[in-house]
Amino acid sequence: MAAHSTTPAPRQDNRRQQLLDTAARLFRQHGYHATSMRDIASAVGMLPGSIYYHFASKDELLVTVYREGVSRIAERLDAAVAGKKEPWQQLEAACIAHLQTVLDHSDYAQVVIRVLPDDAPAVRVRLAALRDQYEERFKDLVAALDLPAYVDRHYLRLLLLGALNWSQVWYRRGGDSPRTIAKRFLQVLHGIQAQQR
Amino acid sequence: MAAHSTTPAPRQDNRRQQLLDTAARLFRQHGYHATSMRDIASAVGMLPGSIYYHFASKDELLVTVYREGVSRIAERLDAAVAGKKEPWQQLEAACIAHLQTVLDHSDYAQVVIRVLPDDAPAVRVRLAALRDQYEERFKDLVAALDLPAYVDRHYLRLLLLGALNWSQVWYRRGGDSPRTIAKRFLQVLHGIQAQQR
DNA sequence: TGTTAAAACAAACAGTCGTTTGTTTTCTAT
DNA sequence: ATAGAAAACAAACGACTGTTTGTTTTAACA
Repeated sequence: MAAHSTTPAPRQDNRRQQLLDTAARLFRQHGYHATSMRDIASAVGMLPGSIYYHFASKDELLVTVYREGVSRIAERLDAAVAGKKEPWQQLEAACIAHLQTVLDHSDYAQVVIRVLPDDAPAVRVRLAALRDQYEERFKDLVAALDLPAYVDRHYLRLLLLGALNWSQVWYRRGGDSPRTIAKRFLQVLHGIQAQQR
Repeated sequence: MAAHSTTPAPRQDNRRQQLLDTAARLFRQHGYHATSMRDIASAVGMLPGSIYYHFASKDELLVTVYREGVSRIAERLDAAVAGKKEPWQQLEAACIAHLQTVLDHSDYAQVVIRVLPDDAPAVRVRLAALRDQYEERFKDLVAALDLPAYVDRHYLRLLLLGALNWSQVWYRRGGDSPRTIAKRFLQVLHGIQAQQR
């Protein structure tokens, strides 16, 4: 028996947050399909049915994780970019922030990259919209670059963002840091371009 | 054939091929987890249990599809590269072949990109080995390039291959062709040489 | 033709899935 | 102290999962 607890206990929805954190971690570790509601429940120490008090469905849980993921990575990116003036430096800061968040810092953000909208057909459109909302930022960053006429900005963005996102497939902790990886990528890009200036 | 041989019936197993084709199509359309043995069975018109005469397990079915996928994409790439002499042109031919195969031509090859080794933990190592076996080719292609010293060949490869593979996420039929996409990517990278032609 | 192996069927196994329902506990506010 | 909401439990629902088993059909060879 515990002593009589005098803590007022704010009765805030704190297990909801715990639930989200755990779902984000499991979704990024094993993917959406390979993570069951029972996995999540037992990881937070509650029964599977209890999750449905906090979230209407597994899909809704994913959407919430996704939204939080986009919010977090966007926040980090905006902060990083705000510190730079020169367009290439802004892009580099963005790439570093993106990779750090997506490879290391945030389970939420990792889910946004790892779990594709098609994995949850019923909420596909909402997930895709959240993704797009984030990727918009790269359009602006690329638009600000001073580039030779023959460089297609559309494909420069797809090239860079594709390489960054795919790095989740081969990245292993202990090798080059996300910052280093981002810098190398931009060196390859900017280096080849810059040699003719 | 088997004229006067006493060996038992050849009985070529043609439904095995049909089974593989169907599995490849469904795996690339919906992913590995979202495709059930019953889906595959009903698509070829047999009962779920009958698949197990041809394949020991769902995982083994995936491995076979994967192996075939690597074989097909490697074949196309080698043929494409063989027709070119200049290193950058070889790389371009390789990227075009890669994208065409992975976006359009082969369900098998698409599975190799779409289904990650982690999706089937029991055969993860074998799937990863098959992938690596293919990606080796890009190491050679990048090694042959004449590049400024500050360009890291390792990251050039990862940049390019990542962008190519990720294109599966955003590619839609009706837009730019795989050939065009590959060319635009390389133009971004190698703008100067591309300009000279 | 009869024999034999290949290849399919038919039916179930044991388990997991997301989810729902009814009840009980836990805490806050009165 | 007690009412009432919040948040959990306990147990099951029906559907679906990969797979196994025993039996039957199909087709090539003697």
